[in-house]
Amino acid sequence: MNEVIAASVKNLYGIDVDIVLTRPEPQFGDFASNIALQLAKKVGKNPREIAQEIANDLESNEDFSEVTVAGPGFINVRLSESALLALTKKEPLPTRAGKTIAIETNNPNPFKAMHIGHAFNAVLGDTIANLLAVSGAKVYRVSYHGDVGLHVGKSMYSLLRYADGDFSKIESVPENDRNSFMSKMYAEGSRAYKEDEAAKKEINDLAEQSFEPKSALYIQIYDLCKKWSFEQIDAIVARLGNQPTVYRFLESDADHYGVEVVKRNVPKVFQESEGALIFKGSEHGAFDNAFVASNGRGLYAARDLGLMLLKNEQFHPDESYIITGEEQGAYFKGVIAAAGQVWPEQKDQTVNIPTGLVKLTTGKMSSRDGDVVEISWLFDEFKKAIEIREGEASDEIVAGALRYQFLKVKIGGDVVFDVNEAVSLTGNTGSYLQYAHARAKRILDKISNNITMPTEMYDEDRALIRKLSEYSETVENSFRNLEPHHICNYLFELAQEFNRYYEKNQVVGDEKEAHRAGIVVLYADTLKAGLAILGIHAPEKM
RNA sequence: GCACCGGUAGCUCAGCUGGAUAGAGCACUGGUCUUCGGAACCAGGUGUCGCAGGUUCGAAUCCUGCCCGGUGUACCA
Repeated sequence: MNEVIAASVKNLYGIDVDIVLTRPEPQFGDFASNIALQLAKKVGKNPREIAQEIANDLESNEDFSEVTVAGPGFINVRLSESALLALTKKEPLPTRAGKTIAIETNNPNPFKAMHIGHAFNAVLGDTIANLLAVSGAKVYRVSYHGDVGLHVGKSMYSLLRYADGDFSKIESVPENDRNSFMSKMYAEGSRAYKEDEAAKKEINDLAEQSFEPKSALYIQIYDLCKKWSFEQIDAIVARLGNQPTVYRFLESDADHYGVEVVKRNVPKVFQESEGALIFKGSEHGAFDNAFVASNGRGLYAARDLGLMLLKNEQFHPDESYIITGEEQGAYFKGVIAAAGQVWPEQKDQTVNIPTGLVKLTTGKMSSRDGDVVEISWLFDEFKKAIEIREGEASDEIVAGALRYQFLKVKIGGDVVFDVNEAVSLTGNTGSYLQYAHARAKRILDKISNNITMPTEMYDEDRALIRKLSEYSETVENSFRNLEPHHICNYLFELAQEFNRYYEKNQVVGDEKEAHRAGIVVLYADTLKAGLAILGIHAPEKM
């Protein structure tokens, strides 16, 4: 359609233009263009006059049932029935076809509890991976975990004290308590590090041992707790509705590759400063950062370089995405700039997507003090709310509500998480959409085979059909900038539109039953497809 | 100090590749319905779009300055 209008402009005025169409209020039409307003100066005519000339030229096109000029010079186009119906079946254009992309869809550290912030990150990562896949890319979901360093030292400090030389004390922690147990161990170690000089010294040594353990007991506890952590992480991430990852990267593996890369690029990229090897990020819009410590130990930044190397060996991606909290934004800017210097041929291959924070309306969240909102608690809250309504609170339903809450705000912004609101199940929530889908399916259950997919439409169908026709462009818009929230907004509007339709137009038993059932099928399929991109299950009943 | 992100209705947020009276949800008030599943639908808004300039036929949207909040600012991750 854009081309049709562009051709018309070319034909009338001999000017090449890019036509951007907008969706006006339904009263004006299905699409609108302001091209006449933009051309007014160039052509030297009144914009309304130009609009009228273009409108006259477009009138003959059979895809348009009506072309009008309104306001200061908008061209409003109403589509013909067949053109509008055709749009409802249009697939999004796969703009990333042929690309290979690696993306981290979760990266909680072992030895710490997984909390709501990790869930947020994992859900965003998984959904962005979905968007990338829908846009045609070959997507590899990976995870990356910090299994070495200071936080390990802090946990090991408390764990070794808890064990008191007896490994079986650790081993006997019941499965259900492990997440909070680890959380507590970390918090205790963290507090000791802050308050007690002797403990601090010991923790530094224990952190060092995460690279090279000195005792058999250390290895036993470290290995077991790491294993527990990954079991927990995998279980929770699956429960959240994430698709499984294909590879787990570890900092302990990335470390020596990274250190090697850094050392090899001194002094070209990295410089020695006070014994450490640093990258002058300040010359690249970031900050100067140490990659290798003065004791020769690799730091987080070196490991991220090593990770890039490992990802390349493993997947040869054209692009590589890392989703993190915004507090790491400047840090990644530096690492990515350094990588661009080290591997100029892969410059800008890695992209960091910074997210906001999850804030709770009630109480604070701090992983340092062990005062965290654990994900299982959140699941329980949702479960209770659903059961009050006598609904079946399966993990899929709960995860749907939770994911939607995270995804409906624009990425990068903070999510203010009001448990009561999230759990309310009314209004713009995942539950509303899931319920809307279940309702539609129940209508179809009552109709045996009397369904014809719509080839025509009546006045009462138009609003819903028009909304359905916006699906494809909404998805394209969403994956262009990797912003899932557009799909949330759209699906909510779609479901509202359907609920209105449903209130006014009886399907089962009506003389238009077959036709209307076809529209219900179209709607249910669209809703399901949109929810699938968000990683939300569309239930048959609930 | 410098850098990045944010400031839109009582609350939580869309809208920001400039366009037609600035939109949703929540909350609040009233209504619909002998439920194709009421987790529904309908009606009800006097908003300094943080402030001040600028660009433009036109600015919530672009530019500049300022104010407020958050985050970051090398040997933690």
